[in-house]
Amino acid sequence: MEKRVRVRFAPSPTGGLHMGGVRTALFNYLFAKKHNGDFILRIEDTDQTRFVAGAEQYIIDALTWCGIAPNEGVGFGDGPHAPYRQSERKATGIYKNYADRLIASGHAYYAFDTSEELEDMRKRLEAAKVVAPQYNAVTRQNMRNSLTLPEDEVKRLIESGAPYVVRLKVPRNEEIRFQDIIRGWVTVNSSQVDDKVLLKSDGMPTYHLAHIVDDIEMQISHAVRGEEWLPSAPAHILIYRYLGLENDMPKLAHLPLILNPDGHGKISKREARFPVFPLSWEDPRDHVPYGGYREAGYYPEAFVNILALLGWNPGDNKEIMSLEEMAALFEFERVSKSGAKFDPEKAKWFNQQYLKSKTDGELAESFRPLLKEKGYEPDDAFLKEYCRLVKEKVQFVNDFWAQGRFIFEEPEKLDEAVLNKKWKDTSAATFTLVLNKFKELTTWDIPSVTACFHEAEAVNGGKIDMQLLRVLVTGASGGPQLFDTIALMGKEKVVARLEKGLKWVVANIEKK
RNA sequence: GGCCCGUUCGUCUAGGGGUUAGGACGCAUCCCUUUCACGGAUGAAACACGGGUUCGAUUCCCGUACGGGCUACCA
Repeated sequence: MEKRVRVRFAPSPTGGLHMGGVRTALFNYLFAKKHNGDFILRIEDTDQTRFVAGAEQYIIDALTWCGIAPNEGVGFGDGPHAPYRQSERKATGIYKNYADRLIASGHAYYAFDTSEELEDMRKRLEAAKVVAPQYNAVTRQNMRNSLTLPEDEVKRLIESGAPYVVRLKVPRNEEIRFQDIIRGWVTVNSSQVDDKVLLKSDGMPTYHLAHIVDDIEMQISHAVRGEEWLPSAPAHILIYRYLGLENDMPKLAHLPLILNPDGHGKISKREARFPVFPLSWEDPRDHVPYGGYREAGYYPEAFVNILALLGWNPGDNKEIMSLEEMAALFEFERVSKSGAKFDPEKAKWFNQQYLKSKTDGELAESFRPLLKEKGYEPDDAFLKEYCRLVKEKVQFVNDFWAQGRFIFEEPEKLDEAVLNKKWKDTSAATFTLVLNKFKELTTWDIPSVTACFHEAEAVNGGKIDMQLLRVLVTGASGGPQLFDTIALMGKEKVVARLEKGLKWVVANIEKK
C-alpha cells in the first residue's frame, strides 16, 4: 500500500526565508495538496550559535502571506507529532536514542578530538597532498575515538565528562546507490563520504541525524529539499540503512537551485537588484533592511506563480495559474534538473497579469491606503475611475500614485522636450481657443469634453495636437487616456492648469 | 583541486531518433490610436563542442568545455 503523502518544509531559523526557500515550501505544498496529504512545518533549530530572533515568526508569516500555510507544525497547530521544533524534540532524548542504536550496532562511534586536533589533521593531510582531507575510514585510525582508544579509556573519558561527538562509521569503499524522483539514479562511492558528526558535543544532533529521526518519526513520505543536499544524501542513505529503516525512508527529491540573473551562483540577498525575500526583512544583528515582494507591490498569487514556474511547468503552455490549478497539475517528474536564473522582468509581467484581472473596485480598495498616506481621500466613484484609467499603464498598485499624481498635485514642470519639438507660432492661439471652449462647457464628462475638443478643432480648422494638450494639462508626455483624465480632473482644475501652462510656455518655449 | 549534478533562443521552458525545433518574458517592426497604454500581427533569436551508435541524432552513449552544488561539532 502506498504511504499517505506527508511532506515537510524544514527550515532553520537563521534569518529571513528567501525566495528559494519559499519555492521549496511551495513544491512541498503543491505535492501535498495534489495528493490530499499533509504539509508540515518543522523548525530545525539545532545550531544554537546561528539562531536568529524573529526568523521563525518570519517563516510563518511568509508562508501565510503566500497562501501556502502548512496544516501541521510550528505556528500552524500541533498535530500528532508535536513538538515540531528540534530543540524541543531533543529534550525527549529521541536523537540520542537513535545515535545509541547506531553505536550499539557498531555503525557509529564516539570521537574525542578537539577542534585543534581536527585542524592539525587537516593541515597534515593537506601537507601530504591529500586532495580532500576528511575524517574517514582511513584517517580515523589516527584520531582519538572509541575505535582507536582502549575500551576502558573510552569509558573513563565519557564518565569524566570529557566532550565528545558521535560520528557515523562510513565504510571505506562501497558503492552507495539511491534514487531521486527528479534526477533518477545517483551513485557515489562511500570513500567520498566522511564520518559525519551525528551528535554534537553540546548534545544537539546535527541536521544529518535530526532530519532522519524526525522524518521517520513523523512518517514523512517524501523529503523534498534543495540540490545543495544532494552530496550528503549518500550519508543519509547509510544512516537509514544502519538503522534498519531503508525501506521506510522517504522518497527523495532534490530541487534545482534558483540562480542569480546576472553574475553567478545562487541568489544572494546582497547583490540582487530585486527583492529576494517574500516580506521585508531586517536582521536583528546587523540591522540591514531588505525589501520584500509584498512591499514591492506583488500579489502573493503572482509571487507564488512566478516561483512555481522556476523549475516546473505543467507541460502545456499555461503560465498564469492559481495555487489550486498548479496543485492539480503538479508532479516531480515535470521538475527540471537544471538551475533556473530568475528573471525580474518576467516577474513584473506576472504581477501585471494578476493586476489586470482585478476589478476597479478591488484596485480602488488596495490603492486607497496608499493615497491616504499622500493626504488624499477621494470618494469611491472618483477613486474607481482613477484606477480604471491608471491600471492599464502599470504593473503594480504601488505605481498608481506616480502614474496619476498630477491629477492631485500640480506638476512641477512641463515636459520641455515635447514642447520644444512641437510648439508652433500658432499654438498659443490654438490652445487659447481650447481653453475658452472648456471654459464655456457646462456639462463636464468624458463625451462632453471630447465633443468640446472636436468643436475647438472645427473652429481651428484642423487637428489640434493632443500630446501638447496633455503636456499643458498634466505636465507629462505620457499618461492615462487624455479625455478621460480631463473629465476626471474636473473643469476648474483643468482650466487653471491650462491657463497657467499656456502662460509659462508662451514665456519660455521657443516657437517653431 | 576532488566528488556529485546539470547544459534547447539573452532569460524561463516545451519537445524528443526523421519537427518549418513550439510557447512565454524581453527586444524590433507594423496595425489599432489625433495623446498614452492595453491589445493584435509579424520578425530577429537556441539544441555547447568533439567522437561514437544508427539509414538518420538536437534527442541515446562516451569524452571535452562550460555552469552549479558540496567539500564544518552550518543547515
